[in-house]
Amino acid sequence: MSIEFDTNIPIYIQIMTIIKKRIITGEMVAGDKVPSVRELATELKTNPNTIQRTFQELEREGIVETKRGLGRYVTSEEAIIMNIKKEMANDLLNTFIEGMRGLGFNNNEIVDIVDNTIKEKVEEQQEDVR
Amino acid sequence: MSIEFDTNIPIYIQIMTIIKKRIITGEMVAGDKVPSVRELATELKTNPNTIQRTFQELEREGIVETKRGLGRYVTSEEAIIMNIKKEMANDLLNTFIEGMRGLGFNNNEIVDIVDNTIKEKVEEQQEDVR
Amino acid sequence: MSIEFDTNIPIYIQIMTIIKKRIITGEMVAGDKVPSVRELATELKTNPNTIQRTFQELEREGIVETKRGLGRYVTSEEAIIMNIKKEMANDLLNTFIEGMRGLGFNNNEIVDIVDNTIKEKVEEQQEDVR
Amino acid sequence: MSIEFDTNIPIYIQIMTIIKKRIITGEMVAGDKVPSVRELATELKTNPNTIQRTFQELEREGIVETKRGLGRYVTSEEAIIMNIKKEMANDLLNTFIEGMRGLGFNNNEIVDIVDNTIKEKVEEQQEDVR
DNA sequence: GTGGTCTAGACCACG
DNA sequence: GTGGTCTAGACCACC
Repeated sequence: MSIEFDTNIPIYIQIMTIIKKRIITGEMVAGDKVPSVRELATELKTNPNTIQRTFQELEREGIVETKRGLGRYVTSEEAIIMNIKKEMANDLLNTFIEGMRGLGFNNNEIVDIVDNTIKEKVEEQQEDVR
Repeated sequence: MSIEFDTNIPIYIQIMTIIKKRIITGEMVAGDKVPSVRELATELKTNPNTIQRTFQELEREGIVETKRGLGRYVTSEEAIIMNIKKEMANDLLNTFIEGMRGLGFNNNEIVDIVDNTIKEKVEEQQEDVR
Repeated sequence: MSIEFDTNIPIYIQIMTIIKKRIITGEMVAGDKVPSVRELATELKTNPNTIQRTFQELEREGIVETKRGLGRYVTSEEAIIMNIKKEMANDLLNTFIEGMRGLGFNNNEIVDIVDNTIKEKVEEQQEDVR
Repeated sequence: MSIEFDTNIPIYIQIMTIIKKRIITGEMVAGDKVPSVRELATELKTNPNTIQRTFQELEREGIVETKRGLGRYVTSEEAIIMNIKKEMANDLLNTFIEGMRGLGFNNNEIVDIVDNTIKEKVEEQQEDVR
C-alpha cells in the first residue's frame, strides 16, 4: 500500500482513522490481531514510533487492546466498535452544521443545500457512468 | 470583546473567520477600513504578530488590500466578497460529504441523517425557548 | 482455573504471588512438590517460558528448590517460609508509608486515614451482606 | 537538581509525580507557568521527548494546560488541583489494603500493623534527633 | 522562545 | 517476535 499523507494533519491521526475505517467496514472485526508496530511501519513507510503513537491513542479510546508479548487486538467489546461509526459520523455532522450556522444559514437552508448538492453529485456520478 | 480561542486551531485562522463573518453579515462592507494591527491586537488581546499573520493570509485570499501609509481595506471587488460565503459553505459541505462517504454512507443515507439531525436540533431549540 | 491477568504487571510476577499465597495460606507446605512447568503452563494457560521465569525468580528468593530429575519443591527451610508473609507485608507497608510521607502527611494523619478507610470498608462489606 | 530515577518505572511517570508533588505542596499554584520542555529536560538531564511525554499525560489528566507559543500552565481549575492529593493518597491506600487482604490479613490486623509500625517509626525519628 | 510532530535507532522486558 | 521506553536530533507552526 502506498499512501500520501496530508501534511497538515498528524500522521498518527491519519493512521488512526484508517484503522477505524477498516473496522467500520468490517475489514477487521472484534478480536482480530492488528498488524504489529514494525509491520505497519514498514507497510506505511513511517517510523515505528509514529505507529506506536497511533496505537497508544487507539488503546486509550478502547479500540485496541494490548497483550504483552503477543501483539495488539481489536477490542472484543462489540459495543465500542458499534460506536465508532456513530461517533465519527456525529463529529462530521456537528462540525458541518455548526460551521453553516456560523455562516448565517438557518436550518431549512442547510437541508436544502445538502439536498441539492447531493443531487448534483448523483448526476455527476451518472455522467461518469454513461 | 473578550474571546477565548480554541487551543487546537491557530488563532490567526480563528481571527480570519471572525473577520470573514463580519463581512458576510454585512457588518463590514467593501471598501471599509479594517482595524489596524495594533488596534485589533489590543481588542482581541493577542500578540500583534498573530494579527499580522491574519491579514497576510486575508490579503493572499484577496479579501483585504493594503494601501501603504493609509491602512488596510476590505477589497472593493464585490465579486470576491460575494464568493466568500459560497466558498466557506462549499468547503464545509465537501469535508462533510467526503467524510461520510469514507464512512460508507451513500447519498440517501447522508441526506436522511442531515434531515433528521436538523429536525432534532430544531426541537431542542424550541424546548430551550419554552 | 481460569484467571485473567492484569495487563500492566508481568504475568510471571502475578504467578509468583499466587504461589506465595498458596504457601502463606498453608495450601502448600515446606517440602511439597510444586507443579511442573508444563503442568502449570496448561493450568494457567500461559506460555511455559513464563512459568520458567516464575520459578527462576522464586528460586532466587529461596522459596523453591530444584532437584535435578525429580522436580521442584517448596524449600524445606521453614525459616524462609515464615518470612515470606512478613516480608510481603513489610514491602506493602513501606511503599505505602513512604508514599504518604511524600504527599506531606504526618504520622497521625496516616494512622487516621487508614483507620477511617478501614472502617468505611467494613461498613461497605456489611451492606453487601445484608 | 540531580535526581536518579528508579530504572523500573518509566521516567516520564516519575517526573509526573514530581510535578504533582510540587503542586500539592504549594510549591506551584494554579495558573503558574510550568518550566518549558527544553528547560526541564536540561534541568533533569533527560531527553526533551521524555518531558514532552510527561506533559502530554499531565495535560490529559487536566493538570496542566497548553497555550500555544506561550508555554504550559498549571490548570486554573482549582477543583482539579484539590483532587490530586486525594487521588494519590487513595491510590496508595488501595494498593496497600488490597495487598494486605491478599496476604490474608483482616481489617483489625491491618490497622494494628499500621499503628505499630508508625509508632516504631516515631521512636526511630526521636532517636535520630537525640 | 514555545510546543507538536516525526525520523532514526537503541535497549529492555515479556511471552 | 512483540510492545514500552528512551535518546538524539530535526523541522514546523505558533506567538
